[in-house]
Amino acid sequence: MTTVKATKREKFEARDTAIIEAASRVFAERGVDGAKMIDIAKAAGLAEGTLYLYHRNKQELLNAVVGHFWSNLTAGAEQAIDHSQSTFQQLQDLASYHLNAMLSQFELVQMSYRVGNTGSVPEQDLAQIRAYVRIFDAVVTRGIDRGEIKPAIELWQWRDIFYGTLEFSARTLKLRGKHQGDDVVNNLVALLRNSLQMAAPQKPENRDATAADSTGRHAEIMHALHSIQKQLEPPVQDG
Amino acid sequence: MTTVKATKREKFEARDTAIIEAASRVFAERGVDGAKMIDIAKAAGLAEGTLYLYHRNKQELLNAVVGHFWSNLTAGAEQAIDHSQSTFQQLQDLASYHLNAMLSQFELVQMSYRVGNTGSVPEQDLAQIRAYVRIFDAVVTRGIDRGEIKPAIELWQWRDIFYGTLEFSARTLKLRGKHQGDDVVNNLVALLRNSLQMAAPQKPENRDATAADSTGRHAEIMHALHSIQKQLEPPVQDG
DNA sequence: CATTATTACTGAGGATGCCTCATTTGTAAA
DNA sequence: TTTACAAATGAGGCATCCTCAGTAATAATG
Repeated sequence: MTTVKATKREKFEARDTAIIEAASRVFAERGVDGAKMIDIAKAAGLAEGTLYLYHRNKQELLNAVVGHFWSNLTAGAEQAIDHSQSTFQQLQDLASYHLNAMLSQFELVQMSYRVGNTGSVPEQDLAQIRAYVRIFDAVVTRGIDRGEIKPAIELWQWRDIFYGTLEFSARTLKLRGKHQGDDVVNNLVALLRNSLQMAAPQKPENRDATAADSTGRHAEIMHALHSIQKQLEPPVQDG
Repeated sequence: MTTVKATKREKFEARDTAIIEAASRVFAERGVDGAKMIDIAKAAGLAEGTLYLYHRNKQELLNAVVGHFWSNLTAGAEQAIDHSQSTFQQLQDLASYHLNAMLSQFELVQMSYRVGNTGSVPEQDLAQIRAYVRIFDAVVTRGIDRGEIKPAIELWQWRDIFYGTLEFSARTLKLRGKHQGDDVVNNLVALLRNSLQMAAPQKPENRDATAADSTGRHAEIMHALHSIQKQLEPPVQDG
């Protein structure tokens, strides 16, 4: 009986995935408004009414499509970065991955701007996007712990610079018919390096030296402060 | 007769403006999908059918609303910056103006993502947005001419960093219920300054000095190059 | 295997909202 | 006043979302 129920649940989720993937295709092809529910149903090999057993209405189906997209993106991003690399190399890889994803799945990205249109609470719709940007947070936080990065300004501001720049750049590249943006990635990382890279001490063991130097002292204090602040981090934001 | 025609045209345009402003309010209040054409008509004091004498359909009405918004924004931005100030002060003022506008008219900004949905040619719909971002271009270009800014990487990349960061920051601030973002503006301008500010020569008259210094020489060459490139500038991009 | 209970699916039809167009109203010229 | 023309109206056509009574498929039970 339990196995039967498990199989049923599996079947249900498999169908749901099929629906979401069909919907993704139709939405991307015809646009959200141009996509008819009956088209999506046909694409998934179902009757129109069946869709409504899986998603209350068109908006919620769209939300599911977008959530699925960001969820996949998160999985890819986690694979794209190698923790053993330097922090800035990780940022470079993440930026490159993100920009390429934005470019190759531009239609899906645009749909993201239509989740939670109704002013209602789209909390769980944003959850996937939050999980995604948290990867950036993790890289930077690790970089601070390692002493490779100055904890200068607040994390969310770096996040907005990072993803804001990449998304606008993706739009520009798309508009100009380019499918590659290495320049953008390199420039962005150089920019971050200019303002974020820890100046002198790459390793923490020389903190017992004659650290009377004011800027070094300041960095140390900020670093220690950060370690404390980490424990009461505020919630994350969307992309 | 000509005066009569002029009056008619005026009346027509006044009505059109009234329609667009009514539509702006209703769209902002209920969302694009939630706004019914009959609501907009009532808000403008007209019958539903009359709307269609001014705008072919709902999508084009939305396009007009968004165009009107960016057009107003452009007028405000031009007043917000003072050409006699330093380039970075102008950028600071522009950033501050832009962020505040994004925050106070967030709903309108979100609607911008829905112009030209149908894959057709939204050329004249994007014209207003292009006119707006051109203000940034003008500030930076003037800064290069004045020798205050290094023409390091391409202009459009700075533009995407600038507006991308501000828009994502606006979203974060909105999400957290903050209505003010001086920190964001200051940090962004500091970031730009780090990478854009011309190092040594603030004034051009010492270019006849012993300018054998390699970085200074390079900046000079790039500067001259830019003056030439300006004449065959590529088209601009949206926001 | 036959019967019943439960769950999954279907598609015709209701409801809603965009848009058209025959008609009415307003305005300027003759 | 009459005529010509432009502007505005709103009932109704039409497309699409969504519901729900009915049907099929599957599992539980005798």
